[in-house]
Amino acid sequence: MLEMEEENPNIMFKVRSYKTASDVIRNLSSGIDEIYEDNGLKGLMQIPSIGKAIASKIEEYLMTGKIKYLEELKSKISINVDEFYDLEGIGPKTIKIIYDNLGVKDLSNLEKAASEGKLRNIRGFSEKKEEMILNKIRLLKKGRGRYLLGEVYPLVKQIETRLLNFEGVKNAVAAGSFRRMKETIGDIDFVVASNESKKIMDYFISMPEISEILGRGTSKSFVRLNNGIDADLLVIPEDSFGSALQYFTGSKEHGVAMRKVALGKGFHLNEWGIFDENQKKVAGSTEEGVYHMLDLEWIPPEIRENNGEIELAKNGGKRLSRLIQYNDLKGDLQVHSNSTDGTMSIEDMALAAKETFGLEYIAITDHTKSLKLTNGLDDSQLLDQANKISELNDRIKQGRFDTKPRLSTRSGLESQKARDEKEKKTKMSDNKHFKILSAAEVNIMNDGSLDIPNNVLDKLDIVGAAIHSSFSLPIEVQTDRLLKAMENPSIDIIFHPTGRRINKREGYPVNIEKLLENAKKTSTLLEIDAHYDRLDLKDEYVKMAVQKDVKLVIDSDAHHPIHFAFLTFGIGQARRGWAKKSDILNTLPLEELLSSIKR
DNA sequence: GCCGTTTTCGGCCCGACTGTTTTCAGTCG
Repeated sequence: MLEMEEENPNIMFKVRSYKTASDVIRNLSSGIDEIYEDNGLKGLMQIPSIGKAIASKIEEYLMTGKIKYLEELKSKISINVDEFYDLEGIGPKTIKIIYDNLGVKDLSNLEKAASEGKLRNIRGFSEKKEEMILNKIRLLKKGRGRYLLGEVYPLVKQIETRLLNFEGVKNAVAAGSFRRMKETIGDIDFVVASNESKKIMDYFISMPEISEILGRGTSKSFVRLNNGIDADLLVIPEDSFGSALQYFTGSKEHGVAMRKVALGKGFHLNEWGIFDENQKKVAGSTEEGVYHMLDLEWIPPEIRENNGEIELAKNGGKRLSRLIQYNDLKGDLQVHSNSTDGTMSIEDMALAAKETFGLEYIAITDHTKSLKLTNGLDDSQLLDQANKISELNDRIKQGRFDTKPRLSTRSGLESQKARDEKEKKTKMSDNKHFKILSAAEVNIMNDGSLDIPNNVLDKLDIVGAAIHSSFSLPIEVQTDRLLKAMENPSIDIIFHPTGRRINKREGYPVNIEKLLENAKKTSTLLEIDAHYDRLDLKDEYVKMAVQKDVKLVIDSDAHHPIHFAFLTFGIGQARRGWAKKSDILNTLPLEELLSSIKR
């Protein structure tokens, strides 16, 4: 609204201040209301980027639920600003001009005016622009939201590989939120190093996956893929590849902060490199070089959110390099078989885990009896399964593990570990070290009790518990349910602790602080479920857990052999939450893991 | 509206692409 209202050329800076302040508030580790309760207006003003004016507006909002300044702006503007916010390519100035000329206040009237051909008569507009606006409205209505990381992963890897193999390409990386392993992806950004820009651009926009060319220049092109996702391509000379990768990986906030750091050191940072006062290029060919030139440790993409990572990188303690690595997992503690809702036998799952993903152990965690939909196991079925697993383990020890069904995986879904393992496959010919753990995914009832008695659970190697029903209970009840399950000495892990499904459902309400406290107190592990539509715990909660030294595990929740590939997403999530190898217990060899769990 | 080892005024991250107002404003990432 400010951008629409003011002629003042400095208004952009005011707008920026509000945006920065809102980002800062969103990223606070404690609530803005708590800060105000504890330290009042002074406390608010101590938050960076919040000064006197914004602090008192926050105070006003906390006390009255309203901000007078905002209400005044709203009454003055009378344009339904929120409706236009997601309309791509049309900003506040354009909306204001249309309003001034035609009195258009909302989206439906804009659509009407455009289809009636009224926009083209406005000075600075044209038939072409009118068409563009109609197009954007149509797209907005279609609701192109964000895509799940796991949904786009194979396709992105496929395009990345294709670019890498194209003649004249020195390097190609899918950057953006994809490289940062965000749980959802808005669009895909490819960065290519090459001196033959035009040739690469021509190739890119002619790829079969592309449905529409949205824009094209000498170094950047924008397209829409067949499945509706937008993709950008940046082609850049080899000696600028590092700075371009840094720039295109984001986040935007991280990039802005980095350019400020550069200015503070008398440099100038853009996607072409770092430049000194004489416009001489001093870094840019590698990403490491860019960070090092600013006296920073290289920052892993997953934590580039301007959320404290730059400060940490400054102090030179090699702390960032201690994040869990993509080949650190030794086992998977949530795996399903066709005894319940899985699709393959225990043997098949074990083989895939071992041969394709290089794991040393898995836990078979089929559902239990109260989960009727999945045909959950009862007490005796669980014990039978444990016996069967024990026999399987004996066969493995004797080297009689059946290695016949070699499973092929989609290339994009293979983990780094899998690639490493394949290279030394010959060494893996003895199967004697793999172990299958008897386990269960026990159902937590409404009162926090379990549907399997402890004397049965204690015969299993490891037990996880999870909530699968009554999501609408109030937060206190839901939290107590989990706390009680954690206090049960037979429960080692809480699976997918908040029950969310990204873009599908919110999950049940949980007091996460209490949950973490109790996990610490009872030595119960919390899971990062790596299935790409769960990624539960989410990054923010992982960070809280790490701060409180609550131990975590990363599980695939595999229902099919190919699902072990999901572990990559879980590790990405853990890294986004600043988790170190030592925070994730299934990075331990089996014996150490078993001696670390609570039973 | 925020901020300060160039400090209480005068700056504020930066470049590419688009359309069209042929030199730049608007928008985006």
